Amino acid sequence: MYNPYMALDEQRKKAYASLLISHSVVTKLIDRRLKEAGVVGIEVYDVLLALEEAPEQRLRMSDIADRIVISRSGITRLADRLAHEGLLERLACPMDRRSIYAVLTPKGMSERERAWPVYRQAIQDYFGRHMTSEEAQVLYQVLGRIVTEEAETITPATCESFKS
Amino acid sequence: MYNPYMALDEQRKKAYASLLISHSVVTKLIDRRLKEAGVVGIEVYDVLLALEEAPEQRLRMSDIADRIVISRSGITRLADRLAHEGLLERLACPMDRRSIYAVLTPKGMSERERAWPVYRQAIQDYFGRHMTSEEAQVLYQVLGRIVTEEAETITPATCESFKS
DNA sequence: CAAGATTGATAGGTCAATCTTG
DNA sequence: CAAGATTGACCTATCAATCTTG
Repeated sequence: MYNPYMALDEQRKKAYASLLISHSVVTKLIDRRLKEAGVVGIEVYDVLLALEEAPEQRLRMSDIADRIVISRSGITRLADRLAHEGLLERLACPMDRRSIYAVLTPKGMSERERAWPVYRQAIQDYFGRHMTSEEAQVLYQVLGRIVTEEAETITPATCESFKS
Repeated sequence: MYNPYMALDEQRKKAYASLLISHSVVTKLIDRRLKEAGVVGIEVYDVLLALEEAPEQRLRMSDIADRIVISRSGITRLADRLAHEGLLERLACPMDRRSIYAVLTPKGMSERERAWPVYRQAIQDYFGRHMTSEEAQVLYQVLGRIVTEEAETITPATCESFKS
């Protein structure tokens, strides 16, 4: 039974509090391990993966921003850094000359591949191992539902990107 | 069935991805509404609440840092701002003169109380309404378990603070 | 020396304004 | 004018170094 119009109850309040703090703890621990292993961090990984999965390994700046839930200026500066590190390249879009494509480079792809075993193990150690398969299923259903139903309030594309 | 030593499977990977993105979306939406209503943001709210719930409405700087999962220098600068806004006051600790107490002011308490109705409604609208009571229960159990079992890896006190 | 708090340098993010193109 | 990207001004968090106290 959902409670769309009811007041927030104690159970949902505790669920919300646990979302905030568990996110903080888990991402800090995972980022620490990625750093120790000398591979890219969570945020960069997400960008590289999004590009790798996209057709022709390229996405418009705005589409990346929607995916990782960052501002337009934020993705400009993040792309600056990644381009400077040789992980992606900017490419003019011939269809709409206002848009700029970010294209994954071979180095970008190999860096993502190098990071994945470390990242996968960290997700398992700090997150996955604490839950049953059924619990994982519930988390994905509920939190995924929130994204698909609320993300369009921020930007229409966020919902789309989550599905991939 | 937990999978402590197994490799990360697809289900848990999707659960993790949904944690990252739902946290981003939900906190951005809630913070936007708090800002529009002219009340304190999520981070500040958490500090004020922690102080209000503490004995004599005071906590040492480090204890606040552990609670909200922020660095030591971070809490120093956050406390600077809150003190400047009159929401808390610094007070020397007579027992251990290395420590500094942050004490909640009457204005700090009233600002938290003024923010709560807005915050509560936002949590319900962007988070609570999307789940059943049973799902909320599972979220709290799983994510809370992660915090109590992993937080001590960061700092012993984080686990403690989560229970309140 | 270790713990608690602070500070300087730095990294990374947002908002508002601007430029270019549709 | 609206959309995409960028830039400048600004805000906030972290790390390393420092200071004080146990």
